[in-house]
Amino acid sequence: MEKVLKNIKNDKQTNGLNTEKELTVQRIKEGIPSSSDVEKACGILRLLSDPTRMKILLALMRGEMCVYTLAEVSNNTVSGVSHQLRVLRDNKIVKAKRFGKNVEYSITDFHVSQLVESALEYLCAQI
Amino acid sequence: MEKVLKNIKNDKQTNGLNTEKELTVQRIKEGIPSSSDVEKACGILRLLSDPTRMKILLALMRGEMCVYTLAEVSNNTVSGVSHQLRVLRDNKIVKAKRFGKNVEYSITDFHVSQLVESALEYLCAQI
DNA sequence: TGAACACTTGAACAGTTGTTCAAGTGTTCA
DNA sequence: TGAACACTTGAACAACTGTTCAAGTGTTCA
Repeated sequence: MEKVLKNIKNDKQTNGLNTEKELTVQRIKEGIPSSSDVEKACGILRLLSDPTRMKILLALMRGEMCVYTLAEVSNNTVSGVSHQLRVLRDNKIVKAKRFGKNVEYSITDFHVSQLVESALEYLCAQI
Repeated sequence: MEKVLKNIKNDKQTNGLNTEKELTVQRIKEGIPSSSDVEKACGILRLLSDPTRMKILLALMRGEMCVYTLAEVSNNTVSGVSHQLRVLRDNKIVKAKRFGKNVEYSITDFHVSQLVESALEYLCAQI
């Protein structure tokens, strides 16, 4: 990320179309991730930005559990939780495993757990 | 966060209403942050989950800049960027300072920068 | 087999969001 | 003063999101 910023050219471009301002914009653009990377990152953040999903993940960070328990813990209906679990499952953040009548959910993506921790640390810093 | 989980009572409750299952739910509930804290954390994540806002922040992490530049860098209209800057300003994530005709924006909340970094680290780990 | 349990799914709905456009404010400078 | 620049704002819009309800599937066990 920093690397790109180091390659700033100090000599002016000969191309008449490039003003000083346009060059600055060009440099900053090169320093930030591509649109598609930004969109991917934002997609993950959006997944975590729903309180129901966040509570599900916080619960699952304490061990695998079934839908009924997740519904109780997150103060939601079983149906509502099931819908959100599908979103998390589709995005490979949690996985499901059937044990008889029950379906036990668990976290598959531990980077996401880290991100959740970061978000909560942020919150604590805010008092 | 872990502390609460350590206080698990192994003896059964005398209160007839509390089943084993209800106690488990109770324990997990105590281990996760309150609803209002979860909502605050989610609020911050939601702010970061929009690509326009994310690009604005990524640009501002490289130094303060004006609305025109932010619009160019994030491939957006000046109006669109201005709307999103207001959201970020209202949430005290960025601040504005007028210099003559221009308004220079800068980051005020560096915890958010950290969170942005975490999100991008996550992305890199995903390849 | 069928009743009970533990989910999942689809449709419908209300609420929220980001974007666009047009009109507005504030500042500079000739 | 007024033209030009650099934003800001409000209204309108389509698109998306989370929740609810009702109906469905899969599993166990009497």
